Amino acid sequence: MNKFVPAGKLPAPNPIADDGDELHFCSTCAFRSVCLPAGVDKNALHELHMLVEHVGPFHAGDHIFRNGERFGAIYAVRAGMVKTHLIDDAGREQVLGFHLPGEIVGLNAIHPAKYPCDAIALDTVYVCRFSFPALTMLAAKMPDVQQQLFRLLSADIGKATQLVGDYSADERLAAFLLGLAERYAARGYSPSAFRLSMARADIANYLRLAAETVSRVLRRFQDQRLIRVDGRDLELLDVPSLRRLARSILHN
Amino acid sequence: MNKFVPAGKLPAPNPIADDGDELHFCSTCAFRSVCLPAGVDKNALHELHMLVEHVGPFHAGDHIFRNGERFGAIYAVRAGMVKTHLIDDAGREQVLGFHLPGEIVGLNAIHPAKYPCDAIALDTVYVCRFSFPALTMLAAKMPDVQQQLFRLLSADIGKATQLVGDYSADERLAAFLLGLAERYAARGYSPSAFRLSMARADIANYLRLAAETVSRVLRRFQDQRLIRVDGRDLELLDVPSLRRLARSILHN
DNA sequence: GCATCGACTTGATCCAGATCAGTGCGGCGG
DNA sequence: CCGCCGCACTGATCTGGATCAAGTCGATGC
Repeated sequence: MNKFVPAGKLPAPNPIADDGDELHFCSTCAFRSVCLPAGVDKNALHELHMLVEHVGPFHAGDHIFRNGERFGAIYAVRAGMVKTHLIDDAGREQVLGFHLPGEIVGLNAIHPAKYPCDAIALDTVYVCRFSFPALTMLAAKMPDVQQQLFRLLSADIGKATQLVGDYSADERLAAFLLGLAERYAARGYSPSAFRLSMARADIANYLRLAAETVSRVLRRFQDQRLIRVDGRDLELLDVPSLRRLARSILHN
Repeated sequence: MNKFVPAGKLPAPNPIADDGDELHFCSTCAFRSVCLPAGVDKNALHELHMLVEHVGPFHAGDHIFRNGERFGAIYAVRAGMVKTHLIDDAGREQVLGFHLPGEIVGLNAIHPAKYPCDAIALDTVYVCRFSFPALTMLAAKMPDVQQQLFRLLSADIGKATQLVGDYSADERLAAFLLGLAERYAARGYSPSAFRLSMARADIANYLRLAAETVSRVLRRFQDQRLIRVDGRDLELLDVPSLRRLARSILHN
């Protein structure tokens, strides 16, 4: 079988958004809709840019923030993939999510006022740091920013709810792959071929399966011509069938 | 064994908060901290009261809102218990949560701009309806209101995350009971004896267990003198042991 | 009082996925 | 080039909780 080249290796969108031009900075970011549309108050936009702090690079295994640290800022991933997880007293890991470029990390820290999990780089990661006190002050002045924050928070509730049901391993994997595809698509990457930057064990943990089960199901999906896997590179071959499998999780 | 009387049947706090006196309206509500503290701008407080609409009574089985309806308001439970759930294409139910007096329902609807689930009264329910557009306008003027909304949203992310792990039936039940106890305590009810207004099947569904498993575990907990159950009335007898069981879910 | 019905309990069996036990393999240092 | 190490894969067995199948109990209506 000949090798295929996942989108990540193609001349895809620049992994680090261009921030030389302020008005186009982070064109794939979760805040783009409050920044980019014409008509946004230029002054306020300037203020949003002022409170952003670029941080990075982080390397695989580095912490962006740690469980228990005082909450002060939310982070937008600019490049790379971030995993959030927590370790319980017994030392067992619990993966909460994977965050792609343009997505926001740390929203679950507002209430407890400290980060309730660790955020860890899975590869080389750059982030934007938004001081939360500054952001709320801006939100009070800019209805669009406030609205966007409410939406982001609300969306995270929905996302956290997604995997709560008791679904089969097939349903979970299918939904996971389609979810990634959709999120890559939303950020301008190829939705049909991408790289799984995380280890099988992380996927398994996130989906509440054993790593062995993830291996077996991916293998079977490949045998059924639903996907092609080569190590951490993945290609979706039969999205309709996957969607049928994931229906009960995704559509609702 | 002699009968015990759960708190719900004692002369507990008035099930419907006194709203004759505007300044003490809903003393157990999630918004109390923005309403009651001295020093809050009286005018703004007045505005908050103006945008609240009291709705009810709903009776067991009534819908407060339905999956797919356009999002327009969030609801604070004033009395009774509300269940949120959704029904997938295959007709399978998925219980998302139970909401006690003082808690907020509907925050997960902001992002999709339509309610992503049904909210159903489990017994006689009264709610406060907060028009969300009005609330956001108020939030832009009142930092405390904005802050409280962010906190409520963030807290919901954390709550949704809680049961995501793969925990044993014992851990889940113990965490569920302690969680209820804590929430009742926070609202001024007895934390050690209360009524489970929902059916066993609802508890089971919420915890991703079979109803039979819930029955068996409750039975075993009773045999182990951790709790006492009599139909839907519940008494916690050995909180430390329950806490030990639930440790991996709750502490984190 | 009795029939009915829904919610709950209890016991017996089954199964999806966990766990255990290796094997394969690619990257890296020496 | 070889040996090591960590990740991924695969096969064999085990098990927690689901499912199936009866009851039991209590409320409601007639």
